Amino acid sequence: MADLKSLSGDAYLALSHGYAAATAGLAYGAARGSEAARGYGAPGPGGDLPAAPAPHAVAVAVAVAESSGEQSGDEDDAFERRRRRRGRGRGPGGAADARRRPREQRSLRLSINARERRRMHDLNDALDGLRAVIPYAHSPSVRKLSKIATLLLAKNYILMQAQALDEMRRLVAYLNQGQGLAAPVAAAPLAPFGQAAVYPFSAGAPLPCPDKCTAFSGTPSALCKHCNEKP
DNA sequence: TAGGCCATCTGGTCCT
DNA sequence: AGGACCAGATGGCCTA
Repeated sequence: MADLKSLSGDAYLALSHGYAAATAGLAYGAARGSEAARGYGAPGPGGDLPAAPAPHAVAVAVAVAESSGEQSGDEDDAFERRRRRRGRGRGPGGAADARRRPREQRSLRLSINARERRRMHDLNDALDGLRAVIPYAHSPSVRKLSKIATLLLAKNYILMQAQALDEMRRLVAYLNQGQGLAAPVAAAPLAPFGQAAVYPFSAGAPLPCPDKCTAFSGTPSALCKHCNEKP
């Protein structure tokens, strides 16, 4: 996890241009090592939602179904037996202490537990919703994004979108400015897109795409497909 | 087998 | 008082 934490800051910011690469397991996978092979990345945006939950998810769903709701009376004991058999969630105090508690307190504890379970399920549902809208491989053969990976990828995606939007705004402003210089008279026809005299993408000697984009915005353009082409 | 990820329980704190 | 939120602890499942 330490490697992940080390990635969670500026390093992820630096990947904003390479979001597609991150989703393809290049950026993220490179830092995570074997995690890439486990399906945190892979084929790019698009694809389908997982058709079936992972086996682990099924097991968990069963466990949840067994333990959901508030138990009382004999159900409490059955619940405790199941819980001990699964060996899950014996925090400080543990089941032994719980058994010594008055029945009333135990009932209260169980209802608090159920509420906490519901809360965590809601949180997981929200995370599933987030996974559904961030572009990464959604297929049964690809393992679901972990919680931390989902959050980091979503953050990265937002940053990339914000950058693209900003770049688009600057492009529009630039085009408007160029139009004003080239056609001060209202009757003057608009120059065809990309042919304005001051438009760097076509003006003067042909520059290689990354250079043109860099001249315009300071960085290679995330909107320009040529900038994202592999050499 | 170790490490990563996860669900659950639990007690504490804060808010309404 | 009751609910929401949080963090620590625990143990199961899975993969390399």
